[in-house]
Formats: sequence, structure tokens, C-alpha cells
Amino acid sequence: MKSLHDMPERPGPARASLDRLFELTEVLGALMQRGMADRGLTLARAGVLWALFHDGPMTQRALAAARGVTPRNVTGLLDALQEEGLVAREAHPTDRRATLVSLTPKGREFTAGLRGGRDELAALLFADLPPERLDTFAATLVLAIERLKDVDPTAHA
Amino acid sequence: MKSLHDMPERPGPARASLDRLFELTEVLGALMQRGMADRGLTLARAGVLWALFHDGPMTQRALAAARGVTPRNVTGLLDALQEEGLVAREAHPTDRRATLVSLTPKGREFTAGLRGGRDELAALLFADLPPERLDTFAATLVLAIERLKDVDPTAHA
DNA sequence: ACTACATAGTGAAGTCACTTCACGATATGC
DNA sequence: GCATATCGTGAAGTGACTTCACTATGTAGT
Repeated sequence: MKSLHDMPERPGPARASLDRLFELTEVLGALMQRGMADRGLTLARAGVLWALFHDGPMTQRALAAARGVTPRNVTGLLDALQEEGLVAREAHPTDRRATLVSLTPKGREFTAGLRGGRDELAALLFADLPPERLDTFAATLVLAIERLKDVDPTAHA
Repeated sequence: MKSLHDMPERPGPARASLDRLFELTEVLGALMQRGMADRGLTLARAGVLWALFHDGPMTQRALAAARGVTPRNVTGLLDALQEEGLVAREAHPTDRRATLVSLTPKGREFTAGLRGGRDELAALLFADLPPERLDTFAATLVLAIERLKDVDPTAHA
């Protein structure tokens, strides 16, 4: 006998879909990681930049909440990004304990490039599919995401 | 002005779908990580166990190829799994350089639990959806996965 | 105003996944 | 036999995390 999978056992559509989700998570995660490495940084650091691009300047605490990591970790990520000249730490106008983090012009340029890459990828993946099919696809994804969040209430917004 | 996103700009279905894929990657990745942590191990180690469960005993080199990591890394992951009594290293019958890695009974028990959890999750996510809709969903996922692999030829099988 | 407590950021120390490089032990081709 | 490729691992290093302790500051409560 070779393995437990010599018996096909016909997975059923629910399991087949979930297995595809696992596969996609793996492939897309790897692609993102490689894409960021090509641009000279890591996924975690790029995530911080993206949060700042998306929501504007904020404190490190807010950044930690937005990215779902500890404040201490944000400190380290920002140290690296600041070294690269992509973000700037300024004094918070009203709270002298806090630091206000914002994108530098170079950081804005970088995130604009990210956004462009995302739009390119979206076109490459889905441009030829009928909008109606895509809408159903996205709706099913939303359903799955919602239910996944219910399974693990620790997930962030 | 608050942020760049005050202008809704109607993303379009392709970008909306891709953004959902990103979101799903994040949520599902977090869920898997937490699930493994609850069971006392990490994602990377569980991936090794799953590969052994799926494909049977193999050398560390084959394991490295299967998981898409360096052989050196496999050594470390196996050290930990062996410590936990989940895998066993045996001498390869014909090649005295190689080590044959297999699941212990405890390891088989563990992976059986993983498989059960996966099937439960599949039911929880998708059991109430019509099979036809799930088939279309999975087909669209396959399409996306294929195209993603084309973008980054470094991706593994 | 003074004490009490919560909060913002960071140093220290540690874990885990991962890498590259070097090395000893085998296998293999000619 | 001898060159050469391959298998696993030690050594050393990076990056993303964590927890814990500590300082500096804001926010009450009386």
C-alpha cells in the first residue's frame, strides 16, 4: 500500500472548496512575500505602510491595534521603516507620551506603487470574468470570511 | 480631509474580489495558526506532519521539497516534532546518507484530528450552500490559483 | 495639590521560522 | 579508484513575533 489516499473517497464540494482556500492562502501568501522582498521589504513592514496609507497618520498604539500585533513589535517595525526613510515619527500634538507616525513622501510613493501593483494583479486575475460571476464569487468569499471570524473571535476588524 | 479613501471610486468587481482574497488569506492564516497553537504546535511543524500524513514516509530532502523550504530548516522542525514524539527518524534501507521520516502512532492520531477539524470547518463554512454554487466557487478559486502561480513561477506544486 | 492608576513607547531577553555556508559521510559515474 | 554530487547537520545570522519590567506622561478622586 502506498498511502491513505489511494482511496479517492470523493471529498464533496464543501471540503473541496475549503481545500482550495487553503491552497490559495498558501500561494497568495507566498506571492505577497516575494513581491515585497523584490521591493526591498518584508510583509510585516509593508503591512504597516499600507495601514498608514489607508487610514492616515496614527499613534503606534493605534497601529498595533490595526495590525493586530503588540505595541512592542510596532516599535521594531517602525525602526526599520524609519531607517529606510519611509515613515516619520513626530510628537503627538496633545499627548506627549504618544508618537504620531506618518508616511514620508518616499513612503507615499512606495504605497502608491503597491496600490498600482494590486490593481494590475486584479486585472490579471479577473478582468476576463463576467462581473456577475465575480460578484457571486466575492459574496461567497465574504460569507466564508464572516464565518471564519466567528470561529476565532480573536480575529481583528 | 481625512484620508485618500473619502472618494469611494467604486472599486470594480475584479479589485473587490482580490481584496477579499487578501482578507481571506489573513483571516484563514490567523485561524490556522491559532488552531495549531491550541494543539500545542506551530504552523510550520503541523505542515510537516500533514505532508507525512498525506504522502507517507519520506526522506528529509523530499520533505524539504514538499514543503518548499531548505533541507536545513526541515532538520530543525523534525528535531522539535521528534522531541514531542510525533515523528520518528529511521535509517533509510538503501541509502545510508538519508533518513526516513515517518509518523509515530501519536503523530497519526494527531493528523487524524487535524483531518477531522478540517472536515468540521468545511461543513461549518459551506454545508448550507448549494453544491452547484460551491462548484463554481471552487472553479473560480482554481482559476485564480493557477494565474497566481503563473505570476510567481517560484511557487511549489 | 497629591495620591492612584491607566496608558504610550521602549530595553532586555527569549521563541520560532527561516536562510546561507561549511563540513563529514556516503553514493555514483567513469 | 577517484572525482563529484547528494544527505543531513553545526554554526551563525535575520526577521517577526512575544512577555516583562521600566520610565514618562495623562487622568482621575478626594
